[in-house]
Amino acid sequence: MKLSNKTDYAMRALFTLVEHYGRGPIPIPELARRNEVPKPFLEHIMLEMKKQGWVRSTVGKNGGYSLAKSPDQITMGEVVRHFDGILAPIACVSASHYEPCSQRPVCRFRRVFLEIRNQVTRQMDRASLAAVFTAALTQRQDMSIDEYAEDGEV
Amino acid sequence: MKLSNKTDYAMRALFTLVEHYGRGPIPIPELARRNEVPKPFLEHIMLEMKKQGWVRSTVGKNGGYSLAKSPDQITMGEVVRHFDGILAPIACVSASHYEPCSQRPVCRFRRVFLEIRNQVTRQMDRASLAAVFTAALTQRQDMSIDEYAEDGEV
DNA sequence: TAATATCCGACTATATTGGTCGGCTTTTAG
DNA sequence: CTAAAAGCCGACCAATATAGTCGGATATTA
Repeated sequence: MKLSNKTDYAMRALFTLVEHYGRGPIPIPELARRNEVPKPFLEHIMLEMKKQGWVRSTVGKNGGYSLAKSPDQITMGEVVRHFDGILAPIACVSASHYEPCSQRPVCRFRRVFLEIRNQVTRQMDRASLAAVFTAALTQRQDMSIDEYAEDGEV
Repeated sequence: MKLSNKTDYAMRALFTLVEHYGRGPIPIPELARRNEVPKPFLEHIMLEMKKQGWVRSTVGKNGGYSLAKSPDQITMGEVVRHFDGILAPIACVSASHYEPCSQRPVCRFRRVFLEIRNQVTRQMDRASLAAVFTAALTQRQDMSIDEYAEDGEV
C-alpha cells in the first residue's frame, strides 16, 4: 500500500516550486539539497514531470526548474498516479488500471476496496498543490498520528 | 499503493471458510481450486494464517482448514497489515510502521496522507469478515466502478 | 497400508525500486 | 570567447520484494 520514494521526492520538489512560484527557476542542486533528494535521481524525476507538463526548465547558467502551471491546476492525485501507477488497492477496482478478475461474481470483499478507492481518489483529486500548500500554512506541522486520529474528519 | 497477491489470496480463502463456518474443514486443494490460487503457494499462506490464530488445521485424510475464530473477530485490516505490512501510504503517517522523516517540519503534504491513512484504517478495521460477508449477500456483485462512484457514501 | 492431508525449509525466477555514472548540449557571466 | 553552471539522457547496477515451485517429512484415517 505504500507509495514510492519517487513520488515522495517529486512532491517535495513540487511544493518547493509552489513556494517559489512566480519568482524564477530553481536549479536541481538547490532542489536536491533543500529536500534531501539524491541529485542524479532528482534529475530523472524532474524530467518526467516536465514531460507531464507540470514543470518547465530553462537550461544554461542561472537556469533551473519552475512550475509550468498554476498550483491549483496540479493535483496530488495526478502525481501519484503518474509515478506509482495506481491509486486503488486492487486492480479490479481501479479506473485507470482496471483488470478484470475471474472471481468477481463470487468475490465478497471487492466492495470494501471499492469504497476505499473512492475515498482515496476523492481526497487525492481534491488535493491541488495550491489547496494543500495554503492549508499547510495554517496548520501545525508536528502533529502526531494519535493526536490527529481523535480529531475527527476534516 | 497496491496490495499483494498474497493478501488477495488470503482473503479469498478466508471468505470461503466464512461461508463454510461451522461445517468442518476444507482441504487446501479445494480452497485452491475454488479461489484460483496456486496450491503450493496457498499452503504457505494458510500456514501463516494459522500462526496468526485466524484458522485452524486438522491434518490427515478428511483434514483441512477451518476458521479458528468467529468471523466477527477477524478484520480485513488485520489481514492486510499482516501480509502487506503497512496500511498507510507513507511511513511517516503509519502507526504500526512509523518512521520519522527529517522533512517533517517543512513537509506540506503530510496532512493529506494522514487523512487518507485515517480513512483507510477506519474502513479496514471496521470490516470484520462477518460484516463484509453478510453485506455482500444483499449487494449486486457486478457493479461497475463508475456506477458505484456516483453512489455516494455507504 | 495406501491415500490424502498438513507442514516446512530450500530454492528460484522475475520485476521493481532506487538509484549512479558519464558524457552531451545549452546558456550566460566575465 | 571561453569556462562555469545548468539541464538532458541513455546505460548501467545493486538490493529487495514478489510470487511462486519443489521435495520430502509427518500425521490421520478408511
